[in-house]
Amino acid sequence: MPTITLRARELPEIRRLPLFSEMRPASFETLMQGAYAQTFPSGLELIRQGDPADFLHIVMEGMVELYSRWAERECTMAVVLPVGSFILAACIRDAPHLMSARTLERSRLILVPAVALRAVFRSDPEFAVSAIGELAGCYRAVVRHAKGLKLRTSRERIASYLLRQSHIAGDVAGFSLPVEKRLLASYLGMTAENLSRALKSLEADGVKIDGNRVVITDRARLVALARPDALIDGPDPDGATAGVGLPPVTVAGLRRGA
Amino acid sequence: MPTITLRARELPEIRRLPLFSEMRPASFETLMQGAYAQTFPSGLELIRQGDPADFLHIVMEGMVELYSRWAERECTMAVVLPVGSFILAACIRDAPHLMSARTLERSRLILVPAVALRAVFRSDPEFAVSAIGELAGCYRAVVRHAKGLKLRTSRERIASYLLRQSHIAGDVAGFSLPVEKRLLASYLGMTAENLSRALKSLEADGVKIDGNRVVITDRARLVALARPDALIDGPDPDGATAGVGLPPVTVAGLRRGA
DNA sequence: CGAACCCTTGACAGAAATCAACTAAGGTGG
DNA sequence: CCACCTTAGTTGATTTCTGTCAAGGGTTCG
Repeated sequence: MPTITLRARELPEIRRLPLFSEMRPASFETLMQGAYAQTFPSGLELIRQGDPADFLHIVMEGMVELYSRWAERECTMAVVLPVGSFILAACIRDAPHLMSARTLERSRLILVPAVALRAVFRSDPEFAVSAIGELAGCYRAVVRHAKGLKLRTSRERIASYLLRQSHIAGDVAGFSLPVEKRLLASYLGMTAENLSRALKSLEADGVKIDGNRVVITDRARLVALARPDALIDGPDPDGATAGVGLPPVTVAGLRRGA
Repeated sequence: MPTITLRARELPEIRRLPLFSEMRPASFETLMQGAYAQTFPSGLELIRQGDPADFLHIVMEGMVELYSRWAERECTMAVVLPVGSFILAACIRDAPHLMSARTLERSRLILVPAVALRAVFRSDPEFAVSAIGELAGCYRAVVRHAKGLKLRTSRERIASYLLRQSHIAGDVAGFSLPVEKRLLASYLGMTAENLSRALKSLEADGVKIDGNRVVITDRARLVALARPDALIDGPDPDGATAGVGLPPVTVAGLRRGA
């Protein structure tokens, strides 16, 4: 059963998002009064590319994939995890969505009307500033992604991704892939077969994969291959659509959307 | 000799940029008082990736390439033509540049201090709104670029690019490439050799290339190959860094940065 | 006039997509 | 509970694409 009303305990969580944390209480009220929440089953198409942008989406639980389609081909652009927002840019521009969105699992979303959004950032300068910051972060995230695609080979992209996931998990050697491999392959710009083979070949470069489990056996070797770079891989999580399967991180006691 | 003062006739031109056209006169004054202009020779590195963002750059004359470097590899991310601005996102975030910038020819730029920028969009909501819109446009432009890289083959990207250039030039059959081929190759995500061969092979698909000159001999055939898509190729020029070599266009009497 | 540099072409090696088959796991319905 | 079906993942064989290296022609610029 879809829940239409926001839960009381969800409001503070939303409020803590960088996008909303600095705005005036009254503005926040306005936004949230027009908003509603809903739980969607897995695999549901939330947004179809080309459609007009009516609502800013906030992921409270679950996982949402942003993807694009062209000429019977499809690719994953990003994955949004709790608590993160998406399609801010289309809402602001009042333009058609460039990407589609679908739930990867049962997900609870909050939908904020785009008209309210546009009204509020005219009346609340602090919110406007936050929106700019958020958007700038999203922009930088996509630039990083494009840089990775153009400057790195497949194996280098995989190695970088694994190192980054390891870092996010707390610089541990072992962790689990947060998404299906086929999705990861698409995000990294290659076919599933290619990823499968590349992962196996990477065992010679310091990482062992067993199903979903990843163990970095020789970090120095993997780093030598990936050559991680702050201007491509982070470190700052630049906005909500920064990557695939970045789980919520606790930085200095502050819970950040991935 | 570099000119430090802004020319009187340049101010209205800047003012007409979408980023500045809606702001309060006083705010515009403030920004422009802190700004200065300078003419740079060709091939000069204006910005090095990783450096802090101190100035918003506006191209008044000439041509500026945004590019990235990693592991002795380099790629073109965009080309900015008059009148367009760049690195707004880094200025706003007060973050290190993700891209470098260099002049492709003798260019006249106007530099607006980032601190002034950040101050003004706190005090002038209309400017904040414009900045959000501009940034949203830049974001969408990079998303389009990434989509092209991930969804299209090299030949499809080239064909799309040629069709888009033709459209910008007024849907003419013949036009000239606005940039060097090696740069175009890098922008489109391939080597110069690859582009050279692909261009030749495209003669079977309705386009003839002779040096810098391009003639579309069979548009229907080229369209069939490129399958242009509004959600990748435009039509709206989403921000200043929308592509490579998009010349200033006159749309409904309004001069737009490419 | 020489020195870069751009562009092209050829030959080759490496990388990646494609097609196909097979396994394993998960979910559905009888 | 089991048979069945779907789907993710892997692997192999093959083809296509792409990058790399090398060389040569043409142009520009100092």
